[in-house]
Amino acid sequence: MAVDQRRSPSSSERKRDPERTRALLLEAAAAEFGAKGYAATRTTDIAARAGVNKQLISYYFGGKEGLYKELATAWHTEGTTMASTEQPLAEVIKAFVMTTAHNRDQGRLWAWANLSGDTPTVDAEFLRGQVEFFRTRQKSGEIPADLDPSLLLLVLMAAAAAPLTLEQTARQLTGEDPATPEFAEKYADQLALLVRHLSGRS
Amino acid sequence: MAVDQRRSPSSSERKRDPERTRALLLEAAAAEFGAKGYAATRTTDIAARAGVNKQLISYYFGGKEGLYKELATAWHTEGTTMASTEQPLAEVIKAFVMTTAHNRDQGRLWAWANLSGDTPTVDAEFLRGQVEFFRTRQKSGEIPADLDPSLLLLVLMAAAAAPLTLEQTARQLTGEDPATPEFAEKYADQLALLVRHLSGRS
DNA sequence: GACTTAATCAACCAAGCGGTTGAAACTCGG
DNA sequence: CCGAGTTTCAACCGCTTGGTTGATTAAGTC
Repeated sequence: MAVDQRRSPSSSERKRDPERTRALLLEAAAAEFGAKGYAATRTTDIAARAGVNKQLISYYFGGKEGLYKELATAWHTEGTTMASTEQPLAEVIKAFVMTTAHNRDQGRLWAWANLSGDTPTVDAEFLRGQVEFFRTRQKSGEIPADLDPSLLLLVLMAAAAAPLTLEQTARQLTGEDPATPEFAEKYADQLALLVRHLSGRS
Repeated sequence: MAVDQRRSPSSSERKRDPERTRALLLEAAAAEFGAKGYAATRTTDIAARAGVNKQLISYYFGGKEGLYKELATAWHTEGTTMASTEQPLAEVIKAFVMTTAHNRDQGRLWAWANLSGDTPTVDAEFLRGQVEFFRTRQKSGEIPADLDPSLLLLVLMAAAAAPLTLEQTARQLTGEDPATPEFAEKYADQLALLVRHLSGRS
């Protein structure tokens, strides 16, 4: 998996560059799939956005579906950073919201996948870990004892992703654009505040 | 809107029946669109599920898109029942969750529409009313003063719809099937509990 | 019971789709 | 600087799609 460090001629300005092409396609595909969902996305659009010939999708990923799967399973690695057990829960949630706010494409992809129910969407191991994490918090009194940790986690994930999954409704509701960093910041703060309210008064 | 009560021969077993055909198509379309989303849905599948010729989609709704729009805008009327200002907030939320749990097709349709961002998804008037409703609750102390009513509403809507929008993740998280009535019941209770925790101790 | 109108259907069609093909263009070891 | 192998591309292809067409059948009218 190490970066194929061959003696590339000034690495940046070559005509042929598999690594770069792959990366361009993946990036473009994330944007397109994220925006329209799998079914509505046209391979032509992906190629155009990547500035690359459409055939290369087949060449590198074995077709549209292969490209999609590569992206759908890539989500796992990202999120794992969330499990930092040190900070207070409110901060963790806030960080989580900000993460989804940055990788919007990935996040939307995850939302599409969840709806269409084709892929596992998230690594099961990761989720198990997070639930365990919540259970610990609960024991230490940071989370009310009468809430089911896994359901609470579900609620918080849904809430964190709301500016993505319910973008339309969010816009109607607030009158602002849920895609801006300012909105993300404000929203993250509010969610943190809400979580703090859960753990008895702040 | 009254049921066109013409002297129909035993109303149920006739060969030609526009009203019934329309209704069959709408129902089938809601199921198909809800399950796969607009782009992935085939008009053939809708017709087949309705037990009707595919051409009738064009005949009655002017095509696939017309059928979709008819459904996408129909969501408004349903939800309006939520605004009953009498019961405690926790109960209102619970009722809302149960509503989405029943009309799963409609709910999923709403989720798809939100993601793809093509339709307004919900009547703006309705949303405004709900926010106002929350603001009132806040004044009466039922909701912490430092939470923005519209954002809190967004959070709760996202949470309520989580078993639909994050069905996949919900399944991984709990090990149960989020589509069952039992799950809905349990989940609704948990959300109500959570809301109660927000309004100071229960 | 003939006639008009509305409802339904099977067959057909053009457009758009993802994928394949075969050759050109680049890279690089020798 | 040459030849083998990799990477890229334009053109093409078969299939699926949503929609249309024109005929057929049921319902309502007088």
